[in-house]
Amino acid sequence: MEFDDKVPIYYQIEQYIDRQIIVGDLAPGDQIPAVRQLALTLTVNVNTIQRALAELIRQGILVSQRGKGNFVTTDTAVLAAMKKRVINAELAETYEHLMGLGMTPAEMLAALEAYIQERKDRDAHD
Amino acid sequence: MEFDDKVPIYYQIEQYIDRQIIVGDLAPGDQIPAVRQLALTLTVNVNTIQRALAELIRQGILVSQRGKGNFVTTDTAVLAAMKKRVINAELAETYEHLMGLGMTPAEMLAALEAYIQERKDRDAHD
DNA sequence: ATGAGCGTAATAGCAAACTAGAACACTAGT
DNA sequence: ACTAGTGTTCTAGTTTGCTATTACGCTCAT
Repeated sequence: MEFDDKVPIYYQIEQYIDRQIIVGDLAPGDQIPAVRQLALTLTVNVNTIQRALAELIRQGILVSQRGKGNFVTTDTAVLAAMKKRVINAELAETYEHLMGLGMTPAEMLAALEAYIQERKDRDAHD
Repeated sequence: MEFDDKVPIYYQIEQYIDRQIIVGDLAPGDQIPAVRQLALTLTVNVNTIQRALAELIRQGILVSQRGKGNFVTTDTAVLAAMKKRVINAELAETYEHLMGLGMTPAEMLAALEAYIQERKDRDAHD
């Protein structure tokens, strides 16, 4: 996996797992890969994996069972709240940033629409 | 200034100055505050300021004149390119993240619109 | 009971980001 | 000349993130 070296790897792994749950690659109750396997897959140290998981466990998103594995919680309320939080944080960050660039909300929508269109064009003739 | 401790301060300062230029708080040719003054204002060490400025100077966005000060370049082409780059990076990041959350472009626009509306409501009854 | 597979913890070492503080170099006004 | 205000550089030390390595604890199938 490619990491942004401007932000801690353990934090990016947290987000990576959050996303896998949101998208449905990991369902409630699913066992996630073993820490040593994750370390191999993501090419980072076990300690770094552990640090990321510790935070997800603290949040109740994952449940750890010593000797068995780590599992996605079956508490769908927790998962729904997480999803909402993640999406909202993303939109809030974009909003704040673009506002800091002097854009009005209408301009933000227009800019995003233009970006999507431009991207569609680019992807088309590739 | 409040910094996000997940990303290097020097990098956030770079973005901060980029934005001041984009918004117009700093115009082409303007002298920016002295490094020691910036250090006080942003409650950060002079070396950290220097590190941020070094990158902006390298990019040609700022011009340094020893003994006199640091100035915003008068090369408007450089500034225009910077503005475009910053805005595009912001939109690209949002797009990638939301795509990673399984959203389609149409859903992204809808989500942003909903967020803006929600935010308008919230700000209204505050 | 033994072993394979899992989570957990602890140590030691390295590099990056940041801080504090001092010193140096140039410019311009007096 | 001197001084105040600027940028520039360097050294030393702290903290944080990450790595490598080892060891320990629990579970389950055999």
